[in-house]
Amino acid sequence: MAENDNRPGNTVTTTSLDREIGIRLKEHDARYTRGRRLVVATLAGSDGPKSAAELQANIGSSLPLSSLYRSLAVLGTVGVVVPHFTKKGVARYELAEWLQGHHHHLVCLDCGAVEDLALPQSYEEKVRELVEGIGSTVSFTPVNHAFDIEGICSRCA
Amino acid sequence: MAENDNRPGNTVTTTSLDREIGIRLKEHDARYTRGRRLVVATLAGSDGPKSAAELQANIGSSLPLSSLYRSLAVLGTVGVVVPHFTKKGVARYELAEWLQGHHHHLVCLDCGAVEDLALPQSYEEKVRELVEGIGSTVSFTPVNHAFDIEGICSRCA
DNA sequence: TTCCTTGCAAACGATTTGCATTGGA
DNA sequence: TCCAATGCAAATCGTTTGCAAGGAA
Repeated sequence: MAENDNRPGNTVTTTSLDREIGIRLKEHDARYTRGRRLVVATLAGSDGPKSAAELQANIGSSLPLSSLYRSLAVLGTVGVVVPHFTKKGVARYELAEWLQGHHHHLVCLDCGAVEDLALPQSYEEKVRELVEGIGSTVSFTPVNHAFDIEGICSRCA
Repeated sequence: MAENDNRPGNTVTTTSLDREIGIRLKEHDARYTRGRRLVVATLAGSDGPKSAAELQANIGSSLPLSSLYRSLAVLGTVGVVVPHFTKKGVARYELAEWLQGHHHHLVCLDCGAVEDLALPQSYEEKVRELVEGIGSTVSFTPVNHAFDIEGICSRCA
């Protein structure tokens, strides 16, 4: 859980990750508390965005849901965590790109699970070109792109 | 599945749209009732996915929320309407691709509004290539791709 | 007449919040 | 010390559902 990963393209090790997050929180007069550390550690060890319920399942009842949500809220406004809304009524959270690296998602239409997907550099480049090209044709300022692929995961196939 | 779609840009006229939808509903032993017509007509006149509340605002209180949700549910299982979940706690609905044509979305990070975006043929081709290329590298069966661009809309800029 | 639909109100589930208590810098 | 953070319980909010009445084939 509190493990890190060294996938190419991924950025920060857990230790330096904690340091960075601590700094970020301090900048916002917020503390890096036990609950928040638990949330961050769990997210860092995940292979995709996790819902509040899933996080609590991993963490255990030592962290009440209300606290969990509050941790996610703070980490969100501080820019450490980003929410995703892939299925009705359930938000899923993951570490922001500056901590996790840029990636996309495989969203299972059946069970709703979401898995991270890192594109090869060459693909990523094409995606970026597309977004820029599009942005220049409309009165809209692109910030992110969410190139999610929906389908059926191996478990549900 | 009642196929159809005459490609570039938008597809079916409102009248033939109603006909197609009527058929589709009949195939599922469902009726094309007043409420369902109101929902379809409103969606057909929209420039992007709309939430239940937004739909009711356009339709008026002559259609209670519970009925509206039930209409959306039926139209959904029948394949006429597709839900999107872009913002916490609010689902947005739009007509399925076989009725509306394939397109993408501009999602405003500020106000949550979603606008349809049709890509030029050439772009669309590239996106399709990307998805196929990716699908062949993972144990996952792609069905759709959601190439949404998040940013700031002109009103919120 | 037979079912599908609708309305209303109550029920639900995910998320949020008030308030008193705890804890960290 | 002092204010942010936490826990619990109650409150919200979008959405769903039970049930009796309405409507189309």
